Amino acid sequence: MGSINLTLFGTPSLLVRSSASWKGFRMPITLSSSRSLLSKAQTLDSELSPGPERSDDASESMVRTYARRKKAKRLVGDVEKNPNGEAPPDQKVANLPDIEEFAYGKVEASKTSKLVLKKTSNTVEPPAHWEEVLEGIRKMRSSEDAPVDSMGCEKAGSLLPPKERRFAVLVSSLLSSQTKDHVTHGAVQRLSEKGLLDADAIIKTDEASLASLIYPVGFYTRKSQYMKKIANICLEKYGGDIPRSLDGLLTLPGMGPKMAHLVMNVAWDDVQGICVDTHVHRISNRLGWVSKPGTGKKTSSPEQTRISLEKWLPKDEWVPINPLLVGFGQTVCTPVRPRCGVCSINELCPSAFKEASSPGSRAKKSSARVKKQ
DNA sequence: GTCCGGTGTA
DNA sequence: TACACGGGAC
Repeated sequence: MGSINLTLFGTPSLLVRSSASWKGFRMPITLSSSRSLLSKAQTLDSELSPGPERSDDASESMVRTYARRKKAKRLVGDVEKNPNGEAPPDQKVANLPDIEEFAYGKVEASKTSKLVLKKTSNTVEPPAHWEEVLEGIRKMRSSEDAPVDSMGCEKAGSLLPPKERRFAVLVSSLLSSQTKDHVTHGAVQRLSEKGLLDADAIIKTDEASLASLIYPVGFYTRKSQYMKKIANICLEKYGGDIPRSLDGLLTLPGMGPKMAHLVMNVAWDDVQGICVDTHVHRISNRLGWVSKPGTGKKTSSPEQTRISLEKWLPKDEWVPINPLLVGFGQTVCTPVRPRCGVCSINELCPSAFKEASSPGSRAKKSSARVKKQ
């Protein structure tokens, strides 16, 4: 059986039973060093994979296109014709609506088959003290042990050949949404043992079997359907590999912006944008790092947050920001009852003690009341 | 906005 | 009981 070294998502403690290779892998991942590791990956990426849409200066101004699934299937001929899922040439997308306008509902849904991100970064002044805040979070994270500490993003099938590894990453990303890390890990393990991290094998398996294998990941019925559709598309259009571009990934059912960026980062080592999940979205807003243009109000979707964040956050932080804030969100800056009392940057946080804090420290609660008044 | 969904946690 | 789970489709 495939004793494939599948390391994804799991908390370290849950994965301890997996072999020394896991330990060896995990060690460099914990917090303080995750940053340098990720930076290395990015540097390596720049050197090794000079794709047509690299994030260097030359391509900075390059127009990026987004194909929205569903309409994309019907309208995005360019993506479908191109085996690598490359974006169409600039001139073809020059007149398309800006993705930012789309994110704020300024573009009719009927016109969003493709979207253009005209400007990516450094168009806005960074918020005050952001570096100090980030450093503070790093320090807190190095003493906590968050579930995310295993990876930051999933890393599946690290011992597999590249193409198989990419497919494994894609599948585990799909399964991971709205699902606890260790649950995802178990499901991927079962798939792996059956050789079902492969497009060819998946299309030969019925949905019910897939569903029972991935159970109890969130929305397992839908995901089993998505898996079959994705496997079909990957076989037909990408030779069993996964799409190479954001566009192509977004064409796949079950692949939204969050997972598409994650897969681009992890499977292709290609940072196209910030991977914004619920934690990054929530914390960025609490910190006052993002806002709707003009209004200064909180962003109302992860996509808005991504756009807002990409306008000022330096690119070398685009990858590490995710594992950093996710772990912080799992341990300190939790969705409900955030532990502002133990947060070392609460004096820099405009939202500190503004929500009911965790019943761990009375002092904080009283602080909360004081601040509210 | 609502739905998908079993599971852990407060 | 309620709510979150490193979302996405409709």
